[in-house]
Amino acid sequence: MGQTNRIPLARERRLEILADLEDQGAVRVTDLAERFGVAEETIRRDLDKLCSEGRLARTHGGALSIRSQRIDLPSSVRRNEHSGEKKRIARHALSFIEPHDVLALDASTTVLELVCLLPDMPLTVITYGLDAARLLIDRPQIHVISTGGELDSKSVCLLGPLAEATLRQFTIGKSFCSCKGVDLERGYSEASTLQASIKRLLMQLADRTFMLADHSKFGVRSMAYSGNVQDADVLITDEKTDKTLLKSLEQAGVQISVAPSARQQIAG
Amino acid sequence: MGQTNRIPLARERRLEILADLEDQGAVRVTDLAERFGVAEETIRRDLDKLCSEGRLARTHGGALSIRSQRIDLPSSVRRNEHSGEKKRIARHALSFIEPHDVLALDASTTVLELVCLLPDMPLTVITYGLDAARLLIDRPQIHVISTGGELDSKSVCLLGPLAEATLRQFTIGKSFCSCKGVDLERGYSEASTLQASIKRLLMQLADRTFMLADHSKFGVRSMAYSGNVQDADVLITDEKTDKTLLKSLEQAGVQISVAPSARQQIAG
DNA sequence: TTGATGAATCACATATTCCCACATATAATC
DNA sequence: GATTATATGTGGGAATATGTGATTCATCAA
Repeated sequence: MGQTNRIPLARERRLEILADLEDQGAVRVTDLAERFGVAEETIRRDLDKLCSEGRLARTHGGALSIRSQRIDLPSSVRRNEHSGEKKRIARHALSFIEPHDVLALDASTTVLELVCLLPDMPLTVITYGLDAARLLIDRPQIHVISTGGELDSKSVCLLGPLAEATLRQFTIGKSFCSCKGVDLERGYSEASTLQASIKRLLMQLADRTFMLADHSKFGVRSMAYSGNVQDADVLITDEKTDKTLLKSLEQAGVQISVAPSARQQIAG
Repeated sequence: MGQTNRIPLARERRLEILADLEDQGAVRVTDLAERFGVAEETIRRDLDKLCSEGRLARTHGGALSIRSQRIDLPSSVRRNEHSGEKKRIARHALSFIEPHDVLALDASTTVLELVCLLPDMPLTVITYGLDAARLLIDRPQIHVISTGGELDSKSVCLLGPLAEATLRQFTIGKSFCSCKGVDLERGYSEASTLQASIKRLLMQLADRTFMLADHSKFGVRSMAYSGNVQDADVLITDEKTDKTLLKSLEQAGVQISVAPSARQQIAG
């Protein structure tokens, strides 16, 4: 009846490899050859084919998931404007995170870049973004808590009173968030009142709030305001942001931290 | 099972092929040719025809089900491929859902199959499974609410007091869930106490509970019990489940609903 | 730097599977 | 019964997939 060990089709094997890659982040030629009972050369040909299709990144001895590019997250991260700056800002923000921190993260694409970079270390992460939670599954040392809430399909996150009530239940050490716009006088703004509301809460509840805003956010006023510029303790931005603007913000009491440019980052 | 002595017609054979594909995710030309006692070329023509109808994906040496191709589905759904029963049970369960229902869904793979099949219609869905929520994003008519909770990386869901507290806040019309095991005397069981606890709650809170359990679940006793067999109002299972067992369950007061077999379903 | 080790590459052999044209068989229609 | 239309079987060359072994390359540690 049930033929248990059916020899998989070539295509099936490749799909399995991709699935493995998604689960584990990396695969080795030797392991795969043994697992499927085929020659290593066959696996190499599989990997090369998948690589040429852009579905994985080839390495010596195996392959890596293109997770770093986040291709499996449809809308949110992939077509991400200014992703270079966001990534650099995220990397810079990493340096403010220490073991055993209790973090609250928003659902912005910038913070999602930060999540991708988070190493597996003892942390508690509270978030209302579905993708952030999903991404942290493979980091066993990170204790992840998701708020409840009503699913916002546009930004793939959980909003509303339920989400805010959940957040209030926690003592939050550091919160990392981004925004739609920063204006010296009017403060931070968001695309909807619900978004603004939860972001305001995030800033209120955390001991320290880190606002991640690339240069394109400055001078922008979006629909709903979530707080004054002073409501964030540290504002992390990139080198393209106008220096005089940053001076004014510093005078307003915001600590400014500028992520190094691509060149500096590589050099350092 | 009912093997007629008549040589199957082409149409009938193709339905069988599709049924196989549903069950196993992949078929190979050689196996099918042998099974039906026809030339391989005949099977190839079958597959080509079904492929041109978009009902399967042709590969070298055989064919893959359409679904196993879709990389955008969460791995939990794709990896679940080898269980056609779950899919059929899910399809059957669909018939119990009506517009404007308020549903609570668990995070099992069987229910995830149901989520994949859910049409875009006016519904409220409350769930503690991340993948269920993520999948429903592209159904604008469905109002999705996620519970909060601590991320359980094994089953990709949110558990704990936070999750249960969220559930209690809602009036739930129908709940759909699955289980690790069903035993006539001991009832439904789960792999962990946390899982059992939230499932118990799901059954308590809903006006009607639908338990989705394929034949492999019967007679199984997993670690933690979540309720008596009577705690579910309707038990949906497949044709392979022992009929006398089902009779006993009916006598215990559980309404039984059997999903049609693959051939019946595809033919219809 | 220099081996040592494992991996990648390449060329070649082999085995499957596919494709196509053609022949045959079966069913449906008039 | 004759005539289509549909299904199926057959055979050989083409395409694909896989395995093998020799050689080159990459990486890392001493």
